[in-house]
Amino acid sequence: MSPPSPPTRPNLRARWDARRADLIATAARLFAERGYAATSITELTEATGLAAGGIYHYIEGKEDLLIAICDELLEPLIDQAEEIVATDLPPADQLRGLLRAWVEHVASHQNHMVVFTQERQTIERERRWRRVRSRRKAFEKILDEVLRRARPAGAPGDDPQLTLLALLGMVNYTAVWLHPNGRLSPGQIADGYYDLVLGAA
Amino acid sequence: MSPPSPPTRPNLRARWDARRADLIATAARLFAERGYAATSITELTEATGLAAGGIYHYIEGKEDLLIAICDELLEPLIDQAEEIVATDLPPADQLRGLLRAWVEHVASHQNHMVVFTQERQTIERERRWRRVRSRRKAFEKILDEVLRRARPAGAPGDDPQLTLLALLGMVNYTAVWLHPNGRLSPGQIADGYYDLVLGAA
DNA sequence: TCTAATTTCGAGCGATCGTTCGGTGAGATG
DNA sequence: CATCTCACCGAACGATCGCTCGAAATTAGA
Repeated sequence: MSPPSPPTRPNLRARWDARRADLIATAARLFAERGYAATSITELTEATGLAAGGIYHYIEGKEDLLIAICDELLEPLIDQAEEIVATDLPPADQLRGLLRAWVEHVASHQNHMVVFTQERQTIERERRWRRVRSRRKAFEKILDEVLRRARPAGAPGDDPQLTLLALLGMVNYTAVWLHPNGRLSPGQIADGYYDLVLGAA
Repeated sequence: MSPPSPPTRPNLRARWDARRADLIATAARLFAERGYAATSITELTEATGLAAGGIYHYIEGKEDLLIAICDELLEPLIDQAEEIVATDLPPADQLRGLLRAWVEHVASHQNHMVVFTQERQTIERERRWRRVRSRRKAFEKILDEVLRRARPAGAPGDDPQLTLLALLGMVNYTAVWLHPNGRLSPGQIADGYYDLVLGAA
């Protein structure tokens, strides 16, 4: 499942890494447009200029692409989230910062995000996806804790768990409708969500 | 794309309709679990007990199943929504009623809903999906209008368009995490969403 | 019971899938 | 120049895909 035979010489290794990253980015775009299962290797050859054999110079199988897309999405997001919660900002400011970083990450990894939500059944079902699942869970845990600390404790009728799920739904869905040069910037969208979940209308 | 040769005699027609509905329900379950493109006709034969040829007695092609799932999801939902907005209830009550009906519909058509959101790229791309797209749009229009009427006009920093998108995101996502006998009933979930979008914390 | 309509079967079709592998040429190393 | 690594090609493989079709089984109505 891991990349086959990266070259040993260091400057060739750098070029190899870059080309693999290009391949993954192209795959993310095609998977987002057509779906993972509905995108054939042949379509990938057309979009990359590589022949079939050339693609398998960088991956061991089609599924590698999906795993790499998830990793590229989740790892930097979790890193950012951990940085934010490690500050000594007041919880509400942490939540605002986390939301902004998150929505901006969705905007800068829009294809990745569409694929990640679209292929949830693939990720959810099988053994070899355990790591991806646990990384997603890690992010949701951070979000959950920040959210609980930031919200006024015990407001009547208020349900932190439901609010978390609502927040996950609205931010994930953002990748579906967001236009790169739309009316609202990612930061403004994040602030809009912040207002919704903190009930400050 | 429409069903081939429904029988002419009326009581046979009823049985034919029922079996077709069973087939569609099974397809919805499998598609929700594995994805549309990743589910084979062979898997459908195993789940239904019908042989390959038998399945094609009720549909013209695999895509018929997906179309039927979308129709079964959207048509009764739009009907309910139109009924609610035709009442002379105050806008806020219309919104609450619409949210409850919607979330309850998501709960009673969970597989349909998962498939509908999961296969968005399929629905979005090609010509023959125009009707489904326009029906989704019709529902979103109703929701948009109710939402605008129900919310206090011109609240500062408030964005009805973003609120609509946030609402679509959270309700669609509900189908992903909802457990049939979970802590919250569909009605409670709907009321939670209502509180979020009306900013009454 | 006879007949015709209906329902189902399942082998098999052509197409396409993901993947493999022997070969080629470029470029660096000695 | 000889040698080796690396990047890539593209024909071909077995598997599986959605789907067809002639025949058999079942059923309804006369």
